[in-house]
Order: sequence, then structure tokens, then C-alpha cells
Amino acid sequence: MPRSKGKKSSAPVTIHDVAERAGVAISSISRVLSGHPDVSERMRIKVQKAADELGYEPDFFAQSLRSGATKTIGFIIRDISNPFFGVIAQCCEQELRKAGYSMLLMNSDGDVATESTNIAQLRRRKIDGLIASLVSEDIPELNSTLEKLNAPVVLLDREVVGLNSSAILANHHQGVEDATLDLISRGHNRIAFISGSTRVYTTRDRLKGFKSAFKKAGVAYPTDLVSLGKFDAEFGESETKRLFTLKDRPTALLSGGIGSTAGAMRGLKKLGLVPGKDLAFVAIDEWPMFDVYGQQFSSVYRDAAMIGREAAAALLEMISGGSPRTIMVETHYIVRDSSAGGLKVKKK
Amino acid sequence: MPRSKGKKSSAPVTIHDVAERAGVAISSISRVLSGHPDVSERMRIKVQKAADELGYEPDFFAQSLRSGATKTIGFIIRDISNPFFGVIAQCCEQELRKAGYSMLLMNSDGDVATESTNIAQLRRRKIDGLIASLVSEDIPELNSTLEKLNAPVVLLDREVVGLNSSAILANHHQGVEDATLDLISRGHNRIAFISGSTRVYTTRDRLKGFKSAFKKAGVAYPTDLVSLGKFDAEFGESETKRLFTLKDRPTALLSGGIGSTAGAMRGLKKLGLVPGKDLAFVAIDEWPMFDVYGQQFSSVYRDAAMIGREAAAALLEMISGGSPRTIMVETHYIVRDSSAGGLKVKKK
DNA sequence: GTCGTTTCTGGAAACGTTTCTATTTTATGC
DNA sequence: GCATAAAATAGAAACGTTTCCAGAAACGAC
Repeated sequence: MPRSKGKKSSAPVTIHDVAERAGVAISSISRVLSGHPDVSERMRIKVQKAADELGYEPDFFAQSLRSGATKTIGFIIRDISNPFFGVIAQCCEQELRKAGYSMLLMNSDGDVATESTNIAQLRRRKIDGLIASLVSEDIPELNSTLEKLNAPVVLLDREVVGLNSSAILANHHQGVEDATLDLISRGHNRIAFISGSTRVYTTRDRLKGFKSAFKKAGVAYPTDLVSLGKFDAEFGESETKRLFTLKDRPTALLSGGIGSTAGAMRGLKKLGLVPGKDLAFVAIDEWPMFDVYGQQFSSVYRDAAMIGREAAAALLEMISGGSPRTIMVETHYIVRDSSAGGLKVKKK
Repeated sequence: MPRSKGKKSSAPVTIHDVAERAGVAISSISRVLSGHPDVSERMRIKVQKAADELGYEPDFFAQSLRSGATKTIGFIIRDISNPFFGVIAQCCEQELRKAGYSMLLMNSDGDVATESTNIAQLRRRKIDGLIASLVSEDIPELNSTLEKLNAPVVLLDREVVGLNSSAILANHHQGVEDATLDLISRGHNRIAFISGSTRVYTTRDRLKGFKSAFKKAGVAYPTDLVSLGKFDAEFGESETKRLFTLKDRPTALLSGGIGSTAGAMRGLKKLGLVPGKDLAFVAIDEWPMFDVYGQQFSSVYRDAAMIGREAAAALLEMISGGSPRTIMVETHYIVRDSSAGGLKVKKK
């Protein structure tokens, strides 16, 4: 049954239909529509007309199967509900969309196995590139898993040794050091620090800044007040409760990341401790609108939107043959109300 | 050149390789791996073994091209950086992933044209279903655009007439009415209301609750204090500034949605007005961690996680042949500190 | 044993493109 | 006008699956 005669309006129009209508070979249709140079003006017009009249749209899967390019980018993060990641994802997606790419979003839920399943899924989907904030940097099969993707990779705030990928790193230690030095100069020495696992760059670099501040100030570094484990709110809350009920409790707190901060704030509230009054408090990474709440929280700030844009740019560059690169994004200590408080004797 | 002999390790292994290794036809491979019933135990074992040894993974695009199913769901929202949408997306993605589907995320940036381009893109990608929070409900070609998708659609907080889709609607008017009645009972009658366009259900239903509260209370409805336009922070901020510098300025404010609330809070701050003191303030929709900030904001709450899960469930049901349905999600007025304030004469 | 059912298997035709190769047409130089 | 090269086109072979169809093998029933 010839497909041309049956005027089934619902049957999708294929390249064959266009070829028949224009009275040319299907290869000519393909050439015209993909902008091949060896095409006469007459042919171009004829084909374009037929395609327009039929409302032809090339089948995405047929194109990908044949050409190999999928115009699809994988995006893996712990948790898209984290507004910090949300901003990154948003800006990333906008940039990728401009370049004709679509974004497959997957949450890893902070779980190594889920993350690995997700990567496998993306491999089967033959993504053209991957942007990921990994759960951990030292998973045994990680490098081979990522290499099997056969696509360029951009890592967010992660350093994976031996992997030929780009990375967008934040200069955490600078901001954290500035914040810690400020707290020390205000008279604190019992400063608590809560953040995620040391198996990721993020935590290690923050810790580096925290430690170097004590060293620079010549003050003993409070080992017992450093709690590194997970980025989630549960950990932040329980550790805050634990630390702030110690015999010799801290007078200040730095919480590392959106999740930690959420947990810390909840924990402090349950303990009846008010940031800026009963303790000094600095959040690392900001919530959106952090600056407009009645109570003003200090923070170590980094620009999520820029991170998203840089990630997209780095990936697109690699897709078009460029080599991997590492981009460092600055962090800034922003002093607000909550840096005060927590000390018996008010300074000046 | 026979593909089997060249032991190119990088060449992806196809169904033909497995067939050759097992010494059977490719159709048998397909049958075994897709769980077709008419397969002997001997064949099953033989094929499974060959597939495992070669590490065979079916090509996603070839499968989709042939079978028509893409195991891909489109997800369109205004802006994934909005934490409310973030939670919805997260829960949605988790549920879809469990069912073997992946999520293509696209921001519409609140722009009708972008949204329409996105839908067209998703159509070409032959998605199996769409979950969307549309910019507007009354776009001329909207219905035909969505129908051309040829896939089930779940709308978030939107009512599109004549479209055979599922919808997850929030019962906004109940929560808003409760909030407004509370404010009226506290002595307010100059209550401002800022929200998005009336071209979406969200705004209309909120407005309905706002109006009915005044009617029930027998108080004149302050037409001049209702400002409906856009959901974004810019609109929220400028309208807040305008309304609160009126000669006869409002004593209370309801802001509709995350964006409006962000703008309103910023605007109030610039005016030097403190919620809970200089005015009563109720946010519609909560930010994450809304309950732990020093200053406690009242809100009309709805459960974003549930909305996400219900959306996924409704879509999966339609994909497997179920019919569309409308799910109503409750909203709740949560009274916190910011419901107080704004009145010269304190009521008992 | 023969016959009709089942159960199983192999071969080949799709799916809708891109791209390679071969062929025809057109242009160029003399 | 003729050889030669260049440009334009058609035809067919991929890409890697699923699925249809036909036939082979196995199995009872008689």
C-alpha cells in the first residue's frame, strides 16, 4: 500500500513523503535540510516547499541512530530540590538549550549505587555530554564508568584523579578562611564546623580554609568541634544538637552547604539558640533570599548562576573538540548580623 | 569485513555479536532479552550467557526507533531554581525513574514562545508523556500543540478547557480564604493581594478565596489593593512598593507564590517595613526552611512533594492506558508570627 | 505412523534517517 | 565541439533494534 495515497492525517510525515511530493530522492531531502553544500538552488526551493507544505519534521531517533549525535546532555546531582543546585540547573539548561541541546535530569539522592545506575542509563541513551555533581570522588569503578560514557564530562566541585574531564571548582578555602578569621578576631576560639564527607573536594577545600585560619591566627584548632559526614539536613541537625550540648560548647558555627545549614538552623531552633545572639553563625552557600529575612545571616557566598553557565560553556567547548579545563570560581565572606553574638564579654 | 573477527574492544557490541557468539538468530536474542514467552530454556541460557560475556546492552535509539516507546518524560516549568518547583521535580523524577523513565527538563522562563518551542522539541523527541506547569491557559494554539504531542499530559495547577489531560490542582481558595478571614478578624480591612496572571487557575482560585473571605465577613473588598500580573520577583517587589506607599496604605499583605513573596519581602525591606510588626504578612506557598528563620512567616501551605508524586503517578497511569483524572490537593493556612502587626490599636 | 497442534526458531522486513558510491548533468577551458 | 573537471542527483547501504511470517521440531492423540 503506497503511503502517499492514504491521506491519513495522523500518520507522521517522513522523509519519503517529502521526496515523493518534491519528486526527488530522499538523499536530496536530507542534503537540503542538513545544509549540505552540493545542492542546486532549484532543488533547495523545491524541497523546502514540499517540506513546508507537509509540515515535515525529521524523526529524532532515526537521526540519532544514524548519525550518532543525540543532542542530549545528562545532568546528575544529589537533589534538584536544593535551591543551590536548582539555580545551577536552570542556568545550565538555558545555555544548553540555546545551543540546541536538551537536558536529562537525574537525582542521585546522595547514593552511590543510584548514581552509578543513572550513569549507566545515560550511557545507554548515548548522551553527548555529562555534567555531574558526584556523591564521592573515590569510588573504585568511577573512572572506568565515566570513560565508558564516551562523552565529555564536566564535574561540579569535584576532583577525580586520572579522569580527563573539565571541572568547575569553587575556591572554598578563601571564603571559609576569611569567615573563620573574622570569628577568631571577634574573640571566638571554640568554633564548630559541620560539612559533608571529606571524600569530595568541597569539604576538603573548606576544611583547608578553616584550618589555615587557625594557623594564621596562632590559635589552637578545635579538633573536637569539626564534624564531617554528610551534606544532608539530618546530619546537620543531629551534629548541631550534639556539639551545642557539649560541656564546653562552641560559641560559633560554620555550616557547610545548603543541607547542613538547614539542619543546623533547625537544630539551633530546637535548642533555643538564636544565631547572632547566643552564637555567631556563618552559612556556607546561601539560600535564595538569604538577605531579606528579618534576621540576617552571614555567609560564604558563591555564584551558582555563574557555575551553571560555566559548566555549560565548558561542556559545549569539549563537545566541539576543545580540551578539558578547570575553572576556579571565587567565594566571598559576606558579613551580616549573625556573625555577632555568642560571647559573654562584648568586644568594644 | 566480518565484525566478529576484528577484536576492536571499543566498538560497541550489538545484537548481531551476541547472535554470532550464541550461534542463533538475532530475533532469538531479542526474544530472550525482552522476555518473550515462546523461548526454550536451553535458548534462554545460551543467549543470556553470550550476552553477559560480551556485556551486551541494547541500543536505546534503535529500540525507540523500532518500538516507538522512548521511556522519556518531558517536564516543563517556569524555572527550576524556584525551590517549590524543585521539590516537585525531584519527587517526580524519583517516581518516574523507579518506573524506568527518564526526565527531560526544560525551563520555559515564563515565556509563551519559549514554552511552545520546548513543546515542539519534546514532540520531535517523541516523549511518552509530559508534565507541565504552563505559562498561560488560553494560548490560541495550545490545545492543538499539546494534542500533536500524541502523548498523555499532566498539568500542574492549570485548567485547560477541551484538553483531555490529567491535572493536579491545589485547593488554593480554601487556604487563602482562611488566611484572609483571620486577617479580617484581627481587624484588617485594607489587605493587599499580589499574585500572577489571572490567565492561570492558580491566580483565579486564590482570588476566589480572597474575595469570598470578604464576602463572608461582610467587609468591603479592597479592589485597589489587588494586583495581579506576573509571578516573578520583579513584579512582586515593584507592586509591594507601589501599594505600601499609597496614601491609604494597606495594613496587611498576601503574596501569591514563591516569586511574589521574594519580591514582596525585598520590597518591604527597602521600605523599612517589618512583617509581623509594621504589617501583617502571609505568604502563599512556602520557601524551604520557612519555619526555622528567626522571624516566623505565616503561609498558605501546600505539599510540593505530594504534588510531584501524584503527577508522576497520574502520568504513569495514563501511559498504561488509564484515563485522565483531576486530583485536588489541599492547602492549609499556617499561622506564625507575621500574621500579627500592622494595626495601630492592638486587639486584645 | 500419520495427522494436527503447539512450541520454538530463523530469516527478513520494517523503523526513518544519514552517508557512501556511482551516475548524470552542468560548467570550464581550449 | 570535445575532453575534463566539478557540481548535483539518485540509489542503496548502513545504523541496531523489534516484529512479522514461515517453517522446523516436538508432542499427543488416534
